[in-house]
Amino acid sequence: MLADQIAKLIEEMLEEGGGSLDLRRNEMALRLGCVPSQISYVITSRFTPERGYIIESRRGGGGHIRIVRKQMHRDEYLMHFFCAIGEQIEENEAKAYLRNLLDQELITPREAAIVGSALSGAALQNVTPEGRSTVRAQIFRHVLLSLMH
Amino acid sequence: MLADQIAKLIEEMLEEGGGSLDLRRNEMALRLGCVPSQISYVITSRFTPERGYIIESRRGGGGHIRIVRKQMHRDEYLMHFFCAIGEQIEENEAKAYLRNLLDQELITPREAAIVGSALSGAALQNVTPEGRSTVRAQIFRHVLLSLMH
DNA sequence: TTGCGTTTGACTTTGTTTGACTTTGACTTT
DNA sequence: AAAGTCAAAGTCAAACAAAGTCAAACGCAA
Repeated sequence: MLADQIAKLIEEMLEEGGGSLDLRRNEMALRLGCVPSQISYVITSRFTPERGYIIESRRGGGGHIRIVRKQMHRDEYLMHFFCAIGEQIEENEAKAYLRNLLDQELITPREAAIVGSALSGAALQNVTPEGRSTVRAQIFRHVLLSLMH
Repeated sequence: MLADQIAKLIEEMLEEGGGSLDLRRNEMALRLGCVPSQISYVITSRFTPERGYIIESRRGGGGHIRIVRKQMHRDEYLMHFFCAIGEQIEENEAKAYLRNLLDQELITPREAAIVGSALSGAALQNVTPEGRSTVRAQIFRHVLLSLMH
Protein backbone atom coordinates (compact mmCIF):
# COMPACT_ATOMS: atom_id res chain seq x y z
CA MET A 1 0.00 0.00 0.00
CA LEU A 2 1.10 3.51 -0.80
CA ALA A 3 0.77 4.86 2.72
CA ASP A 4 2.92 2.03 4.06
CA GLN A 5 5.67 2.68 1.53
CA ILE A 6 5.72 6.31 2.46
CA ALA A 7 5.79 5.51 6.16
CA LYS A 8 8.62 3.06 5.57
CA LEU A 9 10.60 5.63 3.67
CA ILE A 10 10.10 8.20 6.36
CA GLU A 11 11.21 5.73 8.99
CA GLU A 12 14.35 4.94 7.04
CA MET A 13 15.12 8.59 6.63
CA LEU A 14 14.50 9.14 10.33
CA GLU A 15 16.86 6.28 11.08
CA GLU A 16 19.67 7.68 9.03
CA GLY A 17 18.99 11.17 10.30
CA GLY A 18 19.43 9.95 13.86
CA GLY A 19 15.82 10.50 14.81
CA SER A 20 14.99 13.66 12.98
CA LEU A 21 14.42 14.71 9.42
CA ASP A 22 13.37 17.59 7.23
CA LEU A 23 11.42 16.83 4.13
CA ARG A 24 9.86 18.81 1.36
CA ARG A 25 6.39 17.57 0.77
CA ASN A 26 6.14 18.31 -2.94
CA GLU A 27 9.52 16.90 -3.72
CA MET A 28 8.83 13.71 -1.87
CA ALA A 29 5.46 13.31 -3.49
CA LEU A 30 7.07 13.75 -6.88
CA ARG A 31 9.72 11.20 -6.06
CA LEU A 32 7.13 8.64 -5.02
CA GLY A 33 4.73 9.53 -7.77
CA CYS A 34 1.88 10.44 -5.52
CA VAL A 35 -0.14 13.47 -4.69
CA PRO A 36 1.38 15.78 -2.04
CA SER A 37 -1.51 15.53 0.36
CA GLN A 38 -0.79 11.82 0.59
CA ILE A 39 2.37 12.70 2.46
CA SER A 40 0.34 14.82 4.83
CA TYR A 41 -2.04 11.96 5.33
CA VAL A 42 0.69 9.54 6.26
CA ILE A 43 2.23 11.98 8.66
CA THR A 44 -0.99 12.84 10.42
CA SER A 45 -2.12 9.26 10.60
CA ARG A 46 1.15 7.53 11.51
CA PHE A 47 3.59 10.03 12.94
CA THR A 48 1.36 11.43 15.60
CA PRO A 49 2.44 12.93 18.92
CA GLU A 50 0.74 9.99 20.63
CA ARG A 51 3.19 7.71 18.92
CA GLY A 52 6.13 9.80 19.95
CA TYR A 53 6.72 12.13 17.07
CA ILE A 54 6.87 15.88 16.95
CA ILE A 55 5.86 17.54 13.73
CA GLU A 56 6.54 21.10 12.75
CA SER A 57 6.31 22.75 9.38
CA ARG A 58 6.45 25.93 7.40
CA ARG A 59 4.54 26.88 4.30
CA GLY A 60 5.55 29.18 1.53
CA GLY A 61 8.74 29.30 -0.48
CA GLY A 62 11.40 27.19 1.13
CA GLY A 63 8.85 25.48 3.32
CA HIS A 64 9.40 22.08 4.86
CA ILE A 65 8.06 19.47 7.25
CA ARG A 66 10.21 18.40 10.17
CA ILE A 67 9.64 15.14 11.94
CA VAL A 68 11.40 14.34 15.20
CA ARG A 69 11.18 11.07 17.04
CA LYS A 70 11.31 11.44 20.77
CA GLN A 71 12.78 8.49 22.53
CA MET A 72 10.20 7.15 24.93
CA HIS A 73 11.92 5.76 27.98
CA ARG A 74 10.01 6.64 31.06
CA ASP A 75 7.46 8.76 29.34
CA GLU A 76 5.13 5.92 30.05
CA TYR A 77 4.68 7.54 33.38
CA LEU A 78 3.37 10.65 31.77
CA MET A 79 1.21 8.52 29.56
CA HIS A 80 -0.27 7.03 32.65
CA PHE A 81 -1.38 10.47 33.75
CA PHE A 82 -2.51 11.25 30.29
CA CYS A 83 -4.89 8.33 30.37
CA ALA A 84 -5.96 8.95 33.95
CA ILE A 85 -7.17 12.43 33.18
CA GLY A 86 -9.84 11.32 30.78
CA GLU A 87 -12.33 13.60 29.11
CA GLN A 88 -13.00 15.91 32.01
CA ILE A 89 -11.24 17.06 35.11
CA GLU A 90 -12.04 19.42 37.96
CA GLU A 91 -9.66 22.06 39.15
CA ASN A 92 -8.81 20.45 42.46
CA GLU A 93 -8.31 17.09 40.83
CA ALA A 94 -5.92 18.71 38.35
CA LYS A 95 -4.05 20.30 41.24
CA ALA A 96 -3.68 16.87 42.80
CA TYR A 97 -2.20 15.47 39.63
CA LEU A 98 0.18 18.38 39.44
CA ARG A 99 1.37 17.76 42.97
CA ASN A 100 1.88 14.18 41.97
CA LEU A 101 3.93 15.13 38.92
CA LEU A 102 5.93 17.43 41.11
CA ASP A 103 6.57 14.66 43.62
CA GLN A 104 7.82 12.44 40.84
CA GLU A 105 10.07 15.28 39.75
CA LEU A 106 8.61 15.19 36.31
CA ILE A 107 7.99 18.92 36.46
CA THR A 108 9.54 21.80 38.36
CA PRO A 109 7.67 23.89 40.94
CA ARG A 110 7.62 26.80 38.54
CA GLU A 111 6.18 24.64 35.81
CA ALA A 112 3.56 23.37 38.20
CA ALA A 113 2.60 26.94 39.00
CA ILE A 114 2.39 27.84 35.35
CA VAL A 115 0.23 24.90 34.47
CA GLY A 116 -1.85 25.38 37.59
CA SER A 117 -2.70 28.90 36.60
CA ALA A 118 -3.48 27.90 33.03
CA LEU A 119 -5.95 25.33 34.32
CA SER A 120 -7.49 27.55 36.99
CA GLY A 121 -11.13 28.46 36.94
CA ALA A 122 -10.10 32.08 36.60
CA ALA A 123 -8.16 31.43 33.43
CA LEU A 124 -11.11 29.58 31.99
CA GLN A 125 -13.77 32.03 33.05
CA ASN A 126 -14.76 32.66 29.45
CA VAL A 127 -15.60 29.04 28.90
CA THR A 128 -19.12 28.01 29.85
CA PRO A 129 -19.20 26.31 33.26
CA GLU A 130 -20.34 23.06 31.65
CA GLY A 131 -17.50 23.05 29.15
CA ARG A 132 -14.83 24.05 31.59
CA SER A 133 -13.69 20.70 32.87
CA THR A 134 -13.60 19.30 29.36
CA VAL A 135 -11.44 22.15 28.15
CA ARG A 136 -9.28 21.82 31.24
CA ALA A 137 -8.73 18.13 30.53
CA GLN A 138 -7.87 18.84 26.94
CA ILE A 139 -5.33 21.48 27.86
CA PHE A 140 -3.83 19.30 30.56
CA ARG A 141 -3.44 16.38 28.21
CA HIS A 142 -1.73 18.57 25.67
CA VAL A 143 0.62 19.86 28.29
CA LEU A 144 1.49 16.29 29.24
CA LEU A 145 2.15 15.48 25.62
CA SER A 146 4.47 18.43 25.38
CA LEU A 147 6.35 17.14 28.41
CA MET A 148 6.98 13.89 26.61
CA HIS A 149 8.75 15.66 23.80
CA MET B 1 16.29 30.66 1.60
CA LEU B 2 17.12 34.26 0.85
CA ALA B 3 15.08 35.76 3.64
CA ASP B 4 16.71 33.47 6.16
CA GLN B 5 20.20 34.41 5.03
CA ILE B 6 19.39 38.06 5.36
CA ALA B 7 17.90 37.56 8.80
CA LYS B 8 20.96 35.62 9.87
CA LEU B 9 23.26 38.33 8.66
CA ILE B 10 21.28 40.99 10.45
CA GLU B 11 21.37 38.98 13.65
CA GLU B 12 25.11 38.61 13.43
CA MET B 13 25.53 42.29 12.85
CA LEU B 14 23.23 43.03 15.78
CA GLU B 15 25.25 40.72 17.94
CA GLU B 16 28.48 42.36 17.10
CA GLY B 17 26.94 45.78 17.48
CA GLY B 18 25.82 44.92 20.99
CA GLY B 19 22.12 45.00 20.20
CA SER B 20 21.88 47.78 17.69
CA LEU B 21 22.89 48.38 14.14
CA ASP B 22 22.68 50.82 11.26
CA LEU B 23 22.46 49.49 7.77
CA ARG B 24 22.10 50.89 4.31
CA ARG B 25 19.41 49.05 2.47
CA ASN B 26 20.71 49.39 -1.07
CA GLU B 27 24.25 48.55 -0.14
CA MET B 28 23.19 45.45 1.71
CA ALA B 29 20.93 44.35 -1.14
CA LEU B 30 23.79 44.76 -3.54
CA ARG B 31 26.09 42.78 -1.32
CA LEU B 32 23.62 39.92 -1.08
CA GLY B 33 22.59 40.14 -4.68
CA CYS B 34 18.95 40.78 -4.03
CA VAL B 35 16.43 43.47 -4.61
CA PRO B 36 16.36 46.20 -1.94
CA SER B 37 12.77 45.68 -0.95
CA GLN B 38 13.74 42.18 0.08
CA ILE B 39 15.64 43.73 2.96
CA SER B 40 12.53 45.64 3.93
CA TYR B 41 10.54 42.45 3.76
CA VAL B 42 12.84 40.63 6.12
CA ILE B 43 12.83 43.48 8.56
CA THR B 44 9.08 43.87 8.64
CA SER B 45 8.44 40.16 8.83
CA ARG B 46 11.14 39.14 11.29
CA PHE B 47 12.35 42.13 13.26
CA THR B 48 8.99 43.29 14.45
CA PRO B 49 8.24 45.18 17.65
CA GLU B 50 6.32 42.11 18.69
CA ARG B 51 9.57 40.22 18.71
CA GLY B 52 11.31 42.94 20.61
CA TYR B 53 12.91 45.13 17.99
CA ILE B 54 12.63 48.83 17.36
CA ILE B 55 13.07 50.01 13.81
CA GLU B 56 13.76 53.54 12.69
CA SER B 57 14.96 54.84 9.39
CA ARG B 58 15.62 57.81 7.20
CA ARG B 59 15.20 58.15 3.47
CA GLY B 60 17.03 60.33 1.05
CA GLY B 61 20.73 60.81 0.55
CA GLY B 62 22.71 59.24 3.34
CA GLY B 63 19.63 57.41 4.58
CA HIS B 64 19.77 54.29 6.73
CA ILE B 65 17.77 51.75 8.69
CA ARG B 66 18.44 51.33 12.37
CA ILE B 67 17.48 48.19 14.21
CA VAL B 68 17.61 48.05 17.98
CA ARG B 69 16.87 45.05 20.14
CA LYS B 70 15.11 46.34 23.16
CA GLN B 71 15.56 44.76 26.53
CA MET B 72 13.25 45.63 29.35
CA HIS B 73 13.30 44.45 32.84
CA ARG B 74 11.50 41.38 33.96
CA ASP B 75 8.18 42.52 35.35
CA GLU B 76 8.04 45.50 33.06
CA TYR B 77 8.47 43.12 30.22
CA LEU B 78 5.89 40.70 31.51
CA MET B 79 3.46 43.53 32.10
CA HIS B 80 4.09 44.74 28.62
CA PHE B 81 3.03 41.35 27.31
CA PHE B 82 0.14 41.20 29.67
CA CYS B 83 -1.21 44.42 28.20
CA ALA B 84 -0.25 43.57 24.65
CA ILE B 85 -2.24 40.38 24.69
CA GLY B 86 -5.54 42.13 25.25
CA GLU B 87 -8.86 40.36 25.14
CA GLN B 88 -8.08 37.99 22.31
CA ILE B 89 -5.05 36.42 20.77
CA GLU B 90 -4.43 34.05 17.89
CA GLU B 91 -2.22 31.03 18.21
CA ASN B 92 0.48 32.41 15.92
CA GLU B 93 0.66 35.62 17.81
CA ALA B 94 0.90 33.76 21.09
CA LYS B 95 3.75 31.67 19.70
CA ALA B 96 5.59 34.84 18.74
CA TYR B 97 5.23 36.20 22.25
CA LEU B 98 6.50 32.96 23.69
CA ARG B 99 9.55 33.02 21.48
CA ASN B 100 10.18 36.49 22.70
CA LEU B 101 9.84 35.49 26.34
CA LEU B 102 12.24 32.68 25.62
CA ASP B 103 14.73 35.03 23.98
CA GLN B 104 14.59 37.24 27.03
CA GLU B 105 15.19 34.19 29.16
CA LEU B 106 12.09 34.88 31.16
CA ILE B 107 11.00 31.32 30.57
CA THR B 108 12.83 28.11 29.75
CA PRO B 109 12.39 26.23 26.48
CA ARG B 110 10.47 23.56 28.32
CA GLU B 111 8.14 26.13 29.82
CA ALA B 112 7.65 27.68 26.43
CA ALA B 113 6.68 24.29 25.09
CA ILE B 114 4.29 23.69 27.95
CA VAL B 115 2.54 27.01 27.60
CA GLY B 116 2.58 26.70 23.82
CA SER B 117 0.74 23.44 23.97
CA ALA B 118 -1.74 24.73 26.53
CA LEU B 119 -2.58 27.59 24.17
CA SER B 120 -2.66 25.52 21.00
CA GLY B 121 -5.76 25.22 18.90
CA ALA B 122 -5.66 21.51 19.57
CA ALA B 123 -5.80 21.97 23.32
CA LEU B 124 -8.73 24.32 22.95
CA GLN B 125 -10.66 22.28 20.45
CA ASN B 126 -13.58 21.96 22.80
CA VAL B 127 -14.02 25.69 22.99
CA THR B 128 -16.16 27.20 20.25
CA PRO B 129 -14.00 28.67 17.48
CA GLU B 130 -15.33 32.14 18.24
CA GLY B 131 -14.45 31.89 21.89
CA ARG B 132 -11.08 30.31 21.40
CA SER B 133 -8.90 33.37 21.10
CA THR B 134 -10.59 34.94 24.10
CA VAL B 135 -9.98 31.90 26.24
CA ARG B 136 -6.43 31.67 24.96
CA ALA B 137 -5.80 35.27 25.96
CA GLN B 138 -7.26 34.68 29.39
CA ILE B 139 -5.09 31.65 30.00
CA PHE B 140 -2.00 33.38 28.72
CA ARG B 141 -2.55 36.36 30.95
CA HIS B 142 -2.94 34.14 33.97
CA VAL B 143 0.25 32.34 33.11
CA LEU B 144 2.05 35.67 32.88
CA LEU B 145 0.69 36.67 36.26
CA SER B 146 2.00 33.46 37.73
CA LEU B 147 5.42 34.31 36.31
CA MET B 148 5.46 37.65 38.06
CA HIS B 149 5.22 36.09 41.50
C1' DT C 1 -23.03 -3.74 2.87
C1' DT C 2 -21.26 -1.05 5.90
C1' DG C 3 -17.54 1.11 7.87
C1' DC C 4 -12.83 2.44 8.18
C1' DG C 5 -8.63 3.45 6.36
C1' DT C 6 -6.78 5.23 1.92
C1' DT C 7 -6.27 8.01 -2.24
C1' DT C 8 -7.09 11.93 -4.92
C1' DG C 9 -7.55 16.61 -6.30
C1' DA C 10 -9.59 21.16 -5.83
C1' DC C 11 -9.15 24.92 -3.08
C1' DT C 12 -7.07 27.77 0.89
C1' DT C 13 -3.57 29.82 3.59
C1' DT C 14 0.93 31.21 4.46
C1' DG C 15 5.37 32.84 3.26
C1' DT C 16 8.74 34.71 -0.35
C1' DT C 17 10.52 37.29 -4.26
C1' DT C 18 10.37 40.81 -7.49
C1' DG C 19 9.77 45.16 -9.61
C1' DA C 20 7.29 49.38 -10.57
C1' DC C 21 6.17 53.39 -8.49
C1' DT C 22 6.13 56.91 -4.44
C1' DT C 23 8.03 59.66 -0.81
C1' DT C 24 11.64 61.83 1.60
C1' DG C 25 15.87 64.27 2.50
C1' DA C 26 20.35 66.35 1.36
C1' DC C 27 22.70 68.85 -1.81
C1' DT C 28 23.18 72.09 -5.87
C1' DT C 29 21.78 75.53 -8.84
C1' DT C 30 19.31 79.54 -9.97
C1' DA D 1 15.25 81.22 -0.71
C1' DA D 2 12.98 78.42 -4.24
C1' DA D 3 13.49 75.08 -7.45
C1' DG D 4 15.69 71.18 -9.23
C1' DT D 5 18.37 66.77 -8.83
C1' DC D 6 19.53 62.60 -7.16
C1' DA D 7 20.06 59.15 -3.76
C1' DA D 8 18.07 56.89 -0.53
C1' DA D 9 14.07 54.25 1.82
C1' DG D 10 8.84 53.05 1.65
C1' DT D 11 4.75 50.86 -0.40
C1' DC D 12 2.17 47.73 -2.75
C1' DA D 13 0.49 44.33 -5.60
C1' DA D 14 1.48 40.50 -8.58
C1' DA D 15 3.76 36.17 -9.26
C1' DC D 16 5.45 32.31 -7.22
C1' DA D 17 6.28 28.52 -3.93
C1' DA D 18 5.29 25.89 -0.52
C1' DA D 19 2.17 23.29 3.01
C1' DG D 20 -2.78 22.68 4.97
C1' DT D 21 -7.68 21.37 4.56
C1' DC D 22 -11.47 18.96 3.26
C1' DA D 23 -14.71 16.25 1.09
C1' DA D 24 -15.60 12.89 -2.36
C1' DA D 25 -14.42 8.52 -4.23
C1' DC D 26 -12.41 4.14 -3.58
C1' DG D 27 -11.56 -0.52 -1.74
C1' DC D 28 -11.21 -4.02 1.32
C1' DA D 29 -12.37 -6.74 5.50
C1' DA D 30 -15.74 -7.98 8.87
